[in-house]
Amino acid sequence: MLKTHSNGELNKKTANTEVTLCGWVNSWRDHGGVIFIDLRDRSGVVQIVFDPEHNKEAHAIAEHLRSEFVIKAKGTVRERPAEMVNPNLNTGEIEVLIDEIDILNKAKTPPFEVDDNKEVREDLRLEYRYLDLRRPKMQKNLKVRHQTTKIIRDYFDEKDFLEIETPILIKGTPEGSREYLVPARLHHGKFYVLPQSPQQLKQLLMVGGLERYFQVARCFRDEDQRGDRQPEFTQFEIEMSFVDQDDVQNLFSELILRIVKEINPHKKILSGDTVPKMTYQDAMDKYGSDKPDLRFGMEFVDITDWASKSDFSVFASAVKEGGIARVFKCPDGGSLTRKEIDKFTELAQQNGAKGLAYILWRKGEEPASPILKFFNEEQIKELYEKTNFKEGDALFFGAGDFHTVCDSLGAVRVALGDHFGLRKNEEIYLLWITDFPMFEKGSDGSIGACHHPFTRPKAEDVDLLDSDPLKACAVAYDMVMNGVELGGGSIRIHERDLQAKIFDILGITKEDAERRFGHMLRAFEYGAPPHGGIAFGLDRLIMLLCDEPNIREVIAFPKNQNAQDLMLGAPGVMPNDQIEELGIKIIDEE
RNA sequence: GGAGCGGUAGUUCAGUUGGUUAGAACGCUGCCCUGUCACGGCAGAGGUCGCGGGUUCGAGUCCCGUCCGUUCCGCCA
Repeated sequence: MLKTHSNGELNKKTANTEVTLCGWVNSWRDHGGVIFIDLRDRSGVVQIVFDPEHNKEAHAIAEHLRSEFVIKAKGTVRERPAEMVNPNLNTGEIEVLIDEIDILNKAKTPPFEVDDNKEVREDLRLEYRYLDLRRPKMQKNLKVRHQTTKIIRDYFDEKDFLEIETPILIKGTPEGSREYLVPARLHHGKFYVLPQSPQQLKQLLMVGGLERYFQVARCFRDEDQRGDRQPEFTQFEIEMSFVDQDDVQNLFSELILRIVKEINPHKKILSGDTVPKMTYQDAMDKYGSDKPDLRFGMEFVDITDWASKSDFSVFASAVKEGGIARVFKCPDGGSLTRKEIDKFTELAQQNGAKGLAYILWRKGEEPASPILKFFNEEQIKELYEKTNFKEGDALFFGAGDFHTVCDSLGAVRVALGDHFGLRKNEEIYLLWITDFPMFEKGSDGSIGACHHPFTRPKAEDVDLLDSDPLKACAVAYDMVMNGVELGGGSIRIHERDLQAKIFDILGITKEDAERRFGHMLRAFEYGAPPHGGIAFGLDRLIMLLCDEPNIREVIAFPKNQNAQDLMLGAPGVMPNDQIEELGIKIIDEE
């Protein structure tokens, strides 16, 4: 090793020790005589001192140091006098007086300063990611990522799981998200695809008798990017045989609580030491979302009956057409300005609502609203009782078809949570959402799988598969943290005939099912055990643990919104002969 | 595919109603400074105002087009 110590290990106890340090010049302060350098390595920053009266040669070299030069410096740790201690620095009680210095490498002036406190355009950070990664925050995030992954691996090892790698080059099963294709050189015209998830392979491991599988698995989806979505991402996932959903949930409740407590010990877990459960229907009814943020209240109240009896045609007709009406109380909402209400109205409209009805009860005034005139005294009294409406509060209404009301009021609720500072980073609310529907109706009227086509229907709902499949619930579950879906899973189908029936309901013909999923159907014919599993997004979890606004901050080399790696310049043009070898012709270049 | 916001010095930004030589901070270069840690002082360099076209006596500013970045919607079983 070129160095004897890391910067971060130095403290009062190592005073008077001779040390050799290596690192980057974080900043330097030349006082004409003495020169101070803040030397940075992964462990932190330490002040090193060049004193011409102590060592003239070393001082002379230090005069030529610049930002980001890589140096090796040998010297003696010494305690700082009390008045020179820097409380802002972990190593602020000591400094190192240098005898010898080597410049290991010079550095051009970087395109941006390596400093947590300086905002830099993200595409520039990504182009020079190796410089960006020198920032302490990035290093901290990647350390959290490592620690979390280690907890995960240790945990599953304790629980007798085997980590098994599944292949990256697999076969496409066009359904769900768009897949990345890899042309097959040995089979012109054919393609491998990169897995969106190891779903089918891990189920086949269960058929293979492995019983308990886990993997920290890379997954690929060729879809447009978002702050919490990357073309390649990591999920940690398991599959288990001979279990019910409680087994899977308990396993992950314990794991996630362990991770949160270890990585974010200062955060308050509002949901307690067991992760509470809520059905999908309850979550939609009460919060208008299948991933509700329960760090705050504002629970919805159903007023469908009440609205149907009113003279307010917007409400009454919505109910008459088979819709619902919901209201929720926003404590302190009476203080909202007209402009703020307009903002929330716009949000409701973006989510499909025609408008946003409200009643404001400003402090010291009477409740006011454009819609109050449509209701008689008795109706108003009933409403206030139902919602426990008090001076200073606001009520927000939604009426229309179920999903529109859920989406629009749900969005307004979350925005109000933000507005009133109720979504605190320091608080964590974990929650299981259970009993998802098996199927959902697409915009084109077709039936699709809510989770995926291998999800098991609840035993009591199997009859519904024939009569009214859209009413059938699945043994499927998501874990939600602070309004973010961390991951989800299900108990799977292990019977060939039931699986074939689900394909049929999904509109997949026998021939299609054989072509795309024949391997699954066949495997189920040879003694497939009952099994189930779950998969969590690692990047998303780390993002929450690090209080970052997007997952690129917790990925070493992420892609930008156009799925490009700005540092590598990927995707790139390939030489013609290499393309020809694949039997491919480019017909439309960018 | 659609919508919003943005693109001015290396970086982060300001730039009024269209009007003289486009500014600030940080960074960078040189000089001075022996206790700073956001060191300080003096001096200096650094600009195709994303690109193309248009309106105008005159465009960073207005209009059209285009490229890039970013956020959201669609999409993500």
